[in-house]
Amino acid sequence: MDEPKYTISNAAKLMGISVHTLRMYEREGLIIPFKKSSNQRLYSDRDLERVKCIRKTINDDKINIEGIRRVLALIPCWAIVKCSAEDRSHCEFFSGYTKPCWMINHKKNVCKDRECRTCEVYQSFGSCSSIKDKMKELLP
Amino acid sequence: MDEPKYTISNAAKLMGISVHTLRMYEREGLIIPFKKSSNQRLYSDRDLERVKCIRKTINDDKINIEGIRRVLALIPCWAIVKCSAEDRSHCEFFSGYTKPCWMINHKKNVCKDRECRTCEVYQSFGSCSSIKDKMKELLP
DNA sequence: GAAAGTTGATATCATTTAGTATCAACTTTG
DNA sequence: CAAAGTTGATACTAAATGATATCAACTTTC
Repeated sequence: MDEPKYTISNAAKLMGISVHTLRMYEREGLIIPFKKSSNQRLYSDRDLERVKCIRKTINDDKINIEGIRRVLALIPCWAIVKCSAEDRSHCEFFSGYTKPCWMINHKKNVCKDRECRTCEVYQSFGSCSSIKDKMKELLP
Repeated sequence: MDEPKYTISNAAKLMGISVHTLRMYEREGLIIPFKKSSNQRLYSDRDLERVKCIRKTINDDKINIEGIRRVLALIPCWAIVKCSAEDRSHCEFFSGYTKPCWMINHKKNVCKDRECRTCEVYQSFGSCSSIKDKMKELLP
């Protein structure tokens, strides 16, 4: 499931989209593929699941990319990774609301040792209702 | 601030937009103006503040209307109005994720006596970072 | 009671946006 | 080492989206 096994052209073929589209989703911060040391992208089955979710949100639900990014920026990562008050006060994400946390430089907090690609926060958007489900889980 | 005092044409003039645009925002579920018994709309200063926020989100942040609605659908109303497990299990909003709670029929729960227009949930979107601020308030 | 304004609807328009095609330089693969 | 594939960039296109204009029926206002 998490094994990075598809090259970008294979992934694109499997999803029925162009290679460029996959790179665009990445540039827009919607997906983080695995990268080999040579910078070549590789996609796992979970990645493809995520792409499917992105496509559904764009094509069926008619939400544009900026909109998706804004939704992702609402994921309460601070409550998920349980970062300290100290961390929060230095975190650009905690105060901002336009970009998801993984698009932001976070070297000096609890996230510095985490890989965003495998982080629970990033993966909250694996399937399409999952962000709200995550919130239900976190809130009383 | 909350007094409904502007007719739709006055409100439109104050915001520099057309009357139709205000009605569109309403149809799309982004705003709930006061309505006289004759069905005529009236806008308060707080309403205009909200319209300003909507316009900024559409024109500057480039998020489309569906996107805004999806963001609004993430407001964790259940934690704000503290509705019961019973209420939640019957609430179409609690399980859905495409429409804000005030676009949904809620006659048989704690919201039946509330007016959405003045509800804290609806007003979480008064200014533009306020939804995330609300979440910080609710989460540990 | 007449003029001005409002409502909801439809048709239309200008702009934006997601996505494709094409390109040269670089990397992988067999 | 040569063919196939990848990377990042730019130019372009078809479709969708926010917004305006126009309409007849109805209300408000003076």
